[in-house]
Amino acid sequence: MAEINHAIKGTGDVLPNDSHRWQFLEKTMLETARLYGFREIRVPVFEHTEVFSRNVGDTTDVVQKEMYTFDDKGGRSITLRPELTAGVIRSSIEHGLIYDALPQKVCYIGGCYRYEKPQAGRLREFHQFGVECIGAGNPSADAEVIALANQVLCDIGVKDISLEINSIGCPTCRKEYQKALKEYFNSHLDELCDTCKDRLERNPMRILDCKSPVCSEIAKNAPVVIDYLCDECNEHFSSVKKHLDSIGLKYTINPHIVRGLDYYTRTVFEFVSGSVGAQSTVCGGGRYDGLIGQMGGNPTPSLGFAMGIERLLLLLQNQKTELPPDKKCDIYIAPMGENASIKASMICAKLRKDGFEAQTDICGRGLKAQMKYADKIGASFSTVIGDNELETNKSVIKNMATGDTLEVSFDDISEKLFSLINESALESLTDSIYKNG
RNA sequence: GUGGAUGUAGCUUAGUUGGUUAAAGCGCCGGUUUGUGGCACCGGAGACCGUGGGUUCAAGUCCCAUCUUCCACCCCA
Repeated sequence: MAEINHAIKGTGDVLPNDSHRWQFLEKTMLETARLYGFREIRVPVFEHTEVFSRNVGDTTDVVQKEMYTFDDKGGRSITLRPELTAGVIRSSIEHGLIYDALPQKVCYIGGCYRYEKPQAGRLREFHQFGVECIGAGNPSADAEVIALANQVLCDIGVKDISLEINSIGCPTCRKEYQKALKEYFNSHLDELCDTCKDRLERNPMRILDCKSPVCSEIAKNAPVVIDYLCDECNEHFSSVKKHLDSIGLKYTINPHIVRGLDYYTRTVFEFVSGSVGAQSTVCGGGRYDGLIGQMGGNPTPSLGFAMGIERLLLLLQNQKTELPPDKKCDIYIAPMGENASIKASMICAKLRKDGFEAQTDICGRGLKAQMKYADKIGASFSTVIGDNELETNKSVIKNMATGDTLEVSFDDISEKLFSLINESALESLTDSIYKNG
């Protein structure tokens, strides 16, 4: 396949037969978020590189190896957003949202870009839905955001996911903890795998979720963050749990959930599933009370989450969850001859104005071929226009599923089609009720 | 970045120890009285066999490189 006919590695197309699945997810996400008061924010796909690099810090691979960074024609260093939080916060500071009535509740859907090696549930261009709740430091905010994530996942039909939460404390208690953690792993240095020996300096908390059996055995007895929380953080965490309990949201405490970045504080959470291969996290979120101050805004407690749309679609597919089917063509109009074709265009125009999906021949095909086409596109109804119809101003509408026909005048075709569609919808509804008892 | 698997019409695949014009099913287009789709039958279009080298009289088939896709590791904001 020539390069020009091939999408870039790690990117994909959403084809016409699939786009309704995306639309269903997006619509559900935005509507559910709205129930909690979150309104959509749209921010650029690229930002000054510093928007991302300053927050991440340049210690990890992340900045050097995994960002799409380039110089634009004006010599500015530009980066395609690897996630949306940084851009949303930049925008919130720039436009003074953080100095307006708090909390500011915003949500977003958009493409993100990471230069990674693709595998199951991991692409170079992928899409995230997420929310940021800016200016709410109370534990009830944590519970509300987690509840929203849970409801979104339920509303789109995801099954068998579990919520895991943890608290990673504030910078002060985390310092104590990391010290204890390093000491512990240092005492087992010889037993650790090579990558974990590396991690000990760079990112000791990551040893906790190493997949090597030896390391995870050692990690079992490692010090736990929660034991090192200061009084305030401890209180915050128990209040979050209380709130979750009160709304009946089940969770498990997973002391191994960690975040690499310094601005994260207190609550972190993930929704995980076993149905997407090695990339089991379907939604990740947490509190980042340090971020806005770090970016130059007035320090403002905030939290949010993000979920990967491709990963969710993969999960739904693996779970064989049926999403609402795509809407089909309402009526196909098959003209025979030039005059009929003009009449068909006029009727289509009228029907479309009245809100119906109406299609007619634009390939100059014969009647038989047109009927086949109407069948292929799943048209609910069809009608033929020839010389007779032009003369009488009437035609026969055919129900493609049942074969039933009904003669209608072109003058009130919209009204007739409307009642025909409702009738057949009602029939299939009673059918399915009958079938399902 | 590391490792394993992979690549033949739009899709799913067949193709013998290297041997002539690379095959099938599905899909697509058309036809089987120019007034009716699904079924059946007939016909047609569509592949530089991922790409570039090499071995050979001869490569879809063997060798090397490279890329893609898939899966796992690293990483995961």
